[in-house]
Amino acid sequence: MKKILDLIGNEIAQAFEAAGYDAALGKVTWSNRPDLCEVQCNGAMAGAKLYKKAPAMIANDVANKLAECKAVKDVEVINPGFINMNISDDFLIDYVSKMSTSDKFGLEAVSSKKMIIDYGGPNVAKPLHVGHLRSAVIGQCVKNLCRYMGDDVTGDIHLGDWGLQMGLIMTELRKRQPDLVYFDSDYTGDYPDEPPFTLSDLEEIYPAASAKSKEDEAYKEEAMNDTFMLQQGDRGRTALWKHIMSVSIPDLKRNYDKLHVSFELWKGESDAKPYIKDMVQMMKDKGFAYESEGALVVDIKKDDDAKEIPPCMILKKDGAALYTTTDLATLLDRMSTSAPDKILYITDKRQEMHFTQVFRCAKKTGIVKDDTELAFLGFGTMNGKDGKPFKTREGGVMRLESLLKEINDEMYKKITDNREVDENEARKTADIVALAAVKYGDLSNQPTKDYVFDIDKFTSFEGNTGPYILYTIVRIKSILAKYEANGKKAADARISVIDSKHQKDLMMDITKFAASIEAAYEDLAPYKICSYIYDLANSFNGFYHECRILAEEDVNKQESYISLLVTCKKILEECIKILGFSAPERM
RNA sequence: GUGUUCGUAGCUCAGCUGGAUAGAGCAACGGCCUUCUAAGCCGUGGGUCGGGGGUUCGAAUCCCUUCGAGCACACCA
Repeated sequence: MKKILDLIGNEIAQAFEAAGYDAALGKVTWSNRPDLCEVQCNGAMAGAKLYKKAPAMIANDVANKLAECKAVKDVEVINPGFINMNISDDFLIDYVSKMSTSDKFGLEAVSSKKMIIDYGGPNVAKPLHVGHLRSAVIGQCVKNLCRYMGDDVTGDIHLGDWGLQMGLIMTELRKRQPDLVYFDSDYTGDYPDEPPFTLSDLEEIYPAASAKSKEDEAYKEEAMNDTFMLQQGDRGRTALWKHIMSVSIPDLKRNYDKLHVSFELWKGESDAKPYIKDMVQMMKDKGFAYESEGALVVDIKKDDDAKEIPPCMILKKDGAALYTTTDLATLLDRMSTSAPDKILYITDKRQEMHFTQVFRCAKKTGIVKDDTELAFLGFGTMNGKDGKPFKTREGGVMRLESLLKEINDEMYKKITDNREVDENEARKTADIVALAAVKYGDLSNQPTKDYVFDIDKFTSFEGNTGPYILYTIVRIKSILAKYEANGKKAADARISVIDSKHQKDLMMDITKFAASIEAAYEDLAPYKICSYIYDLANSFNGFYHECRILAEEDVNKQESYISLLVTCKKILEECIKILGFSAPERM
């Protein structure tokens, strides 16, 4: 289905043409002065120079041709040359009614890219912290959105399972349990099935090791050596590594499940391992890679760079692989196994330089074909109310689990406050609303910007928040349920009349669905979906307060209202589904 | 230092392919529940769009300049 502004625009364009002007001037936008009109066309002013004519004259010529136009009414020319119009009721009724029965509300989902989205990046053996929240939430939403638009998308968690942190854990473990067979290079038997540590051991070991390595140079060297040996395929360390993975991954899955975030691929940096050797050789053979200060690098400068881009480092002087190395090898893996049209990375924006290097190097060395798009969506930091990166009250890194629990409890309190609610249902509802609060709180901000994670704000339920959206949906559900309780079917209701400004406003907002989703898709900007449904929810609530829906005696009017509620509810639900959360039955 | 992102109401943010009176939410103040969930709705106050120049009939939006903040700049990931 064509978008409503395009349909109206076509008519206006024809009028421009009929009046002897360029049809391209007939672009129509939603009015920025809703007190004056519903839609406007500024083409006459743009055409003034072209035709050396007063804009108002052009506007009047066009307006005269619009008398017969079925889409608009109340055409008015205002100085210096605005053409102000209202949408005619029948046209709008017809449009909304078609929308409500169309797949995806008339959205033309025509994209069909084969995509991989990389939006995880947690390190194994480390609990998820708030820093992982953004990539998970934004990534899941972008994935949903791309799929909605027709893309064939695979999400990859891309675990950090191969770097220095693995060596650190092993070093620390050896200090604590020097007798473990994994560290005995003469050992040739099978290794135990049971890991020599539990999840909580791991969660304590890593930070301890990390802290020591920062103070103790020798300790760090040891960890680097363990890392190197693991990467060289040392038997004992590989066995240990498998234990770390088997303990860590189920915990990660559990945490992501709670967030309703999922991945199709659970690959990690280690999966790139088999590609590294040949890749490095290829880079050397083809003359891309050369030695610089002992390390192996590839130049990726371009002439038009505004600043110096450091060369891309492939191997450290000790021969060990780096973040960059595994990312490049991962690209090789992805290209050979699925040959996608686009690979999108969603990470902290501080990594932008790194990805610039990886992308350039991948293109230059032919790892990635020219027509494969490599994209980076960097997000800002989640700050506390003080404007500094989000921390616990004690100043430590906030675990994702703790954060969610805090919000959950707060939400439970609100739900049970001044209300009699069944304990079980209150818990369930708190879960749903809390998740919506967190996700919406994040997604309603532009991803590239830092934002303030304000628990009080998110749990206050007012304004542009997830709970407000959910509340609106719940209200609609409640009305529809009551309507159906009288034996009528809401789905059968048809719209046939418009009898108030609020109703028309709601209808106009409904028609904006496709344009909003498309805009969000093009810019990879979930916040555009948020602001759309916030507007829609506002329109609904305005309408709700003005019209007695269930008490309406005129059947045509009531059916029109009900039909709008059904569509409005479906759109809201569809949008929050893309955002990655859902609505409860009651709140 | 170089690059980059940004500076809009007391606070958190929209608006930026130039258009009419710069918008929301929170906070403040004032109304609205015998009527479909008041976690709601309606209204009031609050701004030299960091400063200064320029382009234009018209600039928060484009260009230059200046001040201020965040972030990144090869052997961590």
